[in-house]
Amino acid sequence: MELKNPLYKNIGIHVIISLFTVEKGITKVLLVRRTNEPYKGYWSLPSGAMYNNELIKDGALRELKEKTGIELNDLTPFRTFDSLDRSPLMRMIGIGYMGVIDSKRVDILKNTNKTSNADWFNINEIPNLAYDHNDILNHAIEKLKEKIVDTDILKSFFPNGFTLPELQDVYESILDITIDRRNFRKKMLDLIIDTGSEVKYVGRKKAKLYKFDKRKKDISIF
Amino acid sequence: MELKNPLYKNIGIHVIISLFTVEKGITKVLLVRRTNEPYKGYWSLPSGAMYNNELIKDGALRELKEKTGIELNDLTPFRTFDSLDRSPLMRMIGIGYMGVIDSKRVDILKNTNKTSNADWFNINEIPNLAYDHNDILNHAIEKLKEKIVDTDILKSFFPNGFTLPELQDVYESILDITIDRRNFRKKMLDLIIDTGSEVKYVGRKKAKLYKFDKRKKDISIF
DNA sequence: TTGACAAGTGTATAATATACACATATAATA
DNA sequence: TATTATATGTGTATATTATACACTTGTCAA
Repeated sequence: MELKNPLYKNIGIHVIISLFTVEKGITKVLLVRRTNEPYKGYWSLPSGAMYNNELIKDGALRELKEKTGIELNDLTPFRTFDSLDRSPLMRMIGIGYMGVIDSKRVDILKNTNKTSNADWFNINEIPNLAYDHNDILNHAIEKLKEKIVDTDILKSFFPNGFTLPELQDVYESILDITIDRRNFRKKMLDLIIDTGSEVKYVGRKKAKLYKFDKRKKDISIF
Repeated sequence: MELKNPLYKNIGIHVIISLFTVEKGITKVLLVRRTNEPYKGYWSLPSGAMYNNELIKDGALRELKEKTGIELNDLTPFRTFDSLDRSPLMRMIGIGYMGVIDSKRVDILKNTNKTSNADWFNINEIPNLAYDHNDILNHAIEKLKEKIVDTDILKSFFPNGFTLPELQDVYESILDITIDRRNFRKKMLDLIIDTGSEVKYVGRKKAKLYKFDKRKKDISIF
């Protein structure tokens, strides 16, 4: 990777996906193990070349499915990575996508597939990744903290609704802060709707199940 | 432009620049007139193909200079435009950049050049532009309103400092609101430094000249 | 039955944002 | 030279929003 400003003839576009989840108060990101050179054996963010005839976002969703087995409806673009030394063979423009899901609601390709092998990693315990993926992930984590305060990116985390303690756990983990329960509820109650049902989350007592109020858009909290 | 999902063999990347200014309380954007087909004679945002061996931002700065004569140090990427029907010949990925400058401090190529011809347009009086540039410009205007509330994008507007009435005019024009003078100053005084000198702006009375406090970063107002 | 634990709730205080009016400096005009 | 017009500059009272803080309730497990 020592190449400096080579005279690239061709250009390629690929997508890199940072998919986050929160489990037991720990924010995690989905990584896949590379089975081919270069960086064979290294973990990396799920990524791959975009086809010329697909939307970039569709390419990201397709690559995520191919590499990890996870099928989503949406991902959020957050930044383009275009330094000249990203790949030695050709000029590679990387489009970074991010998303947040509830890991309990998806199955990942974990030790089931020769060509792919995915797992969730604590964002504070990330190994050396292939290419410039550590850098990309750091940018994604920063962006996640920004995006989390407008509710849209969390919609896919709770497709079936959520309890307030559950939602608070996600906020506290991603933002790495603690929030007073009463104040958190006060803010959130403007943005969510009581579904009328109750579920058990962690404790012995049932918690009310809420969903996001679709009429409220881009309302920032904190 | 009726082509739907053609099987593109090649892919191209180009940059599209939305450069804004404020003159006498009117927010304006820089457009260039096309001298070649397609869309010959139409106005468009300054744009052009990225070279394979340059950073995308450098391509944007280069194209801006070539098409309008304006030489800047920085532009801000705000969105990628990738729909399949953007150009009939090949798959074109457009990277949208934006910036804000003080039009009094630059000269543009106005009726001086056969291949280029630039002018400032009131953002409320934009003609039919070439390609999907009306759509791109609308996204840029929305983004401008978001970006303006963190001070960074305005830095290049006032390289030599500014008076508070001058700064307020820019905010009011871009956000399309009116702001109480005393409250505006109260907020701003946390972010700016008195230079000690005074200049005349509009009125008969001199106004204090300020500059942005470089130590304050990403502080949002409003 | 009772102990442990998480869910649920209200109020007082601090911080921030908003609404609002007059004095001052200067150039143009009478 | 005095007067007028106009833009700059400033403080305070009120409303809104954010923060700090403690006890009760429901349910499972011992």
